[in-house]
Amino acid sequence: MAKYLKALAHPARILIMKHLASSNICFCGDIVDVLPLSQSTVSQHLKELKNAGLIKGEIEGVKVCYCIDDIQWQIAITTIQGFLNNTQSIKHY
Amino acid sequence: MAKYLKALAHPARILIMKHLASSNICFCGDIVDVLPLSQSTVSQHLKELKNAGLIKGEIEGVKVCYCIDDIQWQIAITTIQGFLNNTQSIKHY
DNA sequence: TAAATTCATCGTAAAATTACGATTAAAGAT
DNA sequence: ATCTTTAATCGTAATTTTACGATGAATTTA
Repeated sequence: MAKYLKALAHPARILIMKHLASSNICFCGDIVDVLPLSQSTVSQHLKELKNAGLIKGEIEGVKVCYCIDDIQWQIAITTIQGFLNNTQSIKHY
Repeated sequence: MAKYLKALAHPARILIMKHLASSNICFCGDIVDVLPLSQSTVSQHLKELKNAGLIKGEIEGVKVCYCIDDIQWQIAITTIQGFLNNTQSIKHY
């Protein structure tokens, strides 16, 4: 729970997740181009998302293709939504 | 967005939100009793949640009664859920 | 084989986070 | 008026986070 939220609690990492969700092409370099951060910093953020289990990277020649780990991400979404639903005053049945 | 997630990205603060959501009595001291942290540390976490706008505290005599800021919390929930829905591969219509 | 490309890792610095005890301020009780 | 209770704030230490440039490893290209 906190692990997932922590992984998402940074603007750069939110943008990475959005970018991976919206684009099929997901090479590391593409993400670097999108973010106003250095290559090494982006690589660090990708590593944190990977450590949280939210994304996975696959080596493809000289490049690395990143994508959302759909199964894990679905678990994270369910976990977070469960928390949100349990704490909101307006109950949706 | 990141502001909300950051505020929630700590086990203690998640517990505080859960506790505030489930109990009507919400004095600061009660929260201190529930968490395995010192009074000053809990006070700091409460401050962060308040800075993020998620909770509000009202002085009641010598005690302070905390509760979730329902309007702000609903906005946060909607924002987070919007993000989650937009990034999940399984779309729910 | 040599050069270039891509990206992870290393080393490091600055800033933020987390935690605690001590102190302080405000209100209530004696 | 003094003491007690409650909770915020202060000061501080340890850790973590964030960011960068430099370096290194792996693969592709020339």
